[in-house]
Amino acid sequence: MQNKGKYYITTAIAYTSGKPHIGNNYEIVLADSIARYKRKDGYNVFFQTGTDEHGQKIELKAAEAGVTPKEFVDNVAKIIKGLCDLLNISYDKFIRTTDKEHEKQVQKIFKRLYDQGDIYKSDYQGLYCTPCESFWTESQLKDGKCPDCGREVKPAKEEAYFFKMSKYANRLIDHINKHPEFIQPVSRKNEMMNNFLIPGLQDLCVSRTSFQWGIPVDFDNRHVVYVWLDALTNYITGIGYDADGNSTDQYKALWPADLHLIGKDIIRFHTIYWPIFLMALGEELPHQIFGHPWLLQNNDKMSKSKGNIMYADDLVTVFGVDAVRYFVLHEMPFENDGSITWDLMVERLNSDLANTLGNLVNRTLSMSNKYFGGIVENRGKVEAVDEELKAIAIGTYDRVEMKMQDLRVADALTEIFNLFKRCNKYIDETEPWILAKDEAKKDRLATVLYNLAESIMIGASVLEPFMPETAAKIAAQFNTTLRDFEATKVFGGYVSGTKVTDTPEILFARLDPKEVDSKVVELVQKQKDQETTDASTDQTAENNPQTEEINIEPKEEITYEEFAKMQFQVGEILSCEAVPKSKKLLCSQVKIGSQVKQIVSGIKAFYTPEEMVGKKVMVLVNLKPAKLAGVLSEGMLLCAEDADGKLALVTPEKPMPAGAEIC
RNA sequence: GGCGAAGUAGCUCAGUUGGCUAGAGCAUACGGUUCAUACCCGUAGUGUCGAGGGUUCAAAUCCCCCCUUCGCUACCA
Repeated sequence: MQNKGKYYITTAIAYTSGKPHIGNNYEIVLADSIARYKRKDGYNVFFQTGTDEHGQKIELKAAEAGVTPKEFVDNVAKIIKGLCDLLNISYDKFIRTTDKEHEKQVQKIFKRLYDQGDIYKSDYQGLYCTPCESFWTESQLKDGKCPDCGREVKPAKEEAYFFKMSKYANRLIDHINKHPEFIQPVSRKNEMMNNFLIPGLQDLCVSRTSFQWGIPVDFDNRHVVYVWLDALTNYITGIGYDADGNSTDQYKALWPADLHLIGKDIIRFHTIYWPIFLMALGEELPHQIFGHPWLLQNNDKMSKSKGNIMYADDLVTVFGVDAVRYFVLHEMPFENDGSITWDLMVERLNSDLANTLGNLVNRTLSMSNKYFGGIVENRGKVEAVDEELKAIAIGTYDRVEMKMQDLRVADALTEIFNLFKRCNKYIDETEPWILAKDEAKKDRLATVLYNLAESIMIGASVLEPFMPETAAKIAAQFNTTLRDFEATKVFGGYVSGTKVTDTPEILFARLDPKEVDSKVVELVQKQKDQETTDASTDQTAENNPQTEEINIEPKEEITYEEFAKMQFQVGEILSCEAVPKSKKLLCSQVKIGSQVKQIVSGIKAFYTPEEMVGKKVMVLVNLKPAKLAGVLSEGMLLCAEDADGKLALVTPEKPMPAGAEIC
């Protein structure tokens, strides 16, 4: 086989805060299919995946579980690796960010970037989301909560190191413009350019002092390296990068990566920060970053709180590994999110795997056994009808290759199944059971069955990267081996006279949706049981707001004069309506003494305009008017905010007239 | 609010530079067949191609405006 050169492919590394669900595992199945495909296509493939194991969230989870962070991540990493193996993932390297070599290199990289002036020390102020390890500005919050995970944020300020992003921005813009294939799909490229690069990049915070579970900055021990500089660099440290210039031969051979496969949620980090880190290190940029869509359940993101999580191991238990691989690959379009439910799986598997493929293999084998004692022989009795089948068979690889060049894996699978469908049609056209009744047509019958066996083996050989186990099973039943891609472009590779198995195995049994449903009920129950045991340690703070205290960051002390500048009065809401074209704003007419002020507030999520009317509320009256969403606001309604970002208006404890001063 | 994408058969979507009766898969109905996992093959559909204008001999396809949904982003006193 011709060697087409190296191909270095990576997935994002999985965060070890808990067991990943099928939506997370999707990516690695996709990557595995591409890796296996390229390998089979003659590339020298290196496929790296792994786990991202640092951060405050893990530190907290470990503390809750009463174990050390290392013990905690060891456990989760083992689960994740186990799922990879279960899904038949052919990774060449499974990197962990707690690997000594990785940690050492991250420290060196940090030091080097600091020494060359790309990293500098400053202060970080903002609202911090612990689980996401992200600072947010007030304006980035959604309903007062973390825009990523929807959980509470806390004010925080810390000394931190920053990376000078702006220094490299123009080079990156230039690179992106010159390499249209760099960010895929292209719609993502526009988002990055329009929202970040063109308006101007902000410097990125690259260290933390608020927790210890991270790689220490070796020249400033209070700091640990923040997630992105730690996690992203796995792509180079995993193959032997050395910041002092002593990188391994493997690194020199593999870098730059050919494909970083990631979820669409982390495109920004991979297409902006990561390339800039690499520029700063003087390394080449990866060829391509593909931000794949998500696999959703009923168009809903999977999450524990929604109770709709589907785990890969449960799916494999019910359907088998290749069925799961087939489903996630097939159901995931290129650009839009895919959808998975138990019912959809049953439908897809019955139709494509059991009916089209499994049944095809089964009927072909059983006819060979019935009519020729299992011997498949090409007796050369060709008819015109054979030509179309042959043309489709030997053209399958080329069509698949065209799709794979654009990473359209779902479409590639469809091409392969078109061949299997054509085989079924061919059986109908040639009617072997009728040929069998006429002794004079035995040679034709043998040829028909040979053509089928050959076409199936071509299909199975192209299918191998996507469904390795199934392809191998088919080959075994036809008593042959899978062939390389080049050999699928010629019709006739199957050795004439081969004896196929006389005990055909059902490749995919048809599934009864009802039986699957009852299995699912069992699995969900098991999940729930597990969660209740987890929950005893896990959910103390989040679920008991009434007993919770809230501490906010103390503000600077002010003088009485400063306080006295603020004018608070009781206001009565005369009328209230939603601000058109805004998601969160209500516009109220507020009576304060004899005047009426218009005040806009971000409380639509908690109050309807109707229930606002008539309320007596606390108003900051002398705030400089401002326009919100194009509507003038002449003050501020005061609210209390709980840890979840829920708001409650502050009202006088006894009846008070509109305009009464609050002092 | 800014930028972008999308609204086509019950569902998921194709429809290249405007051109013949608008397509595929799944689901549905009917017919055929029996080698096979009640499977496979064939046939049939239904669609004001989001609404309304315009350009053209001709528009799902180009232009204008509007509505809806989604993504990123900003604002949310």
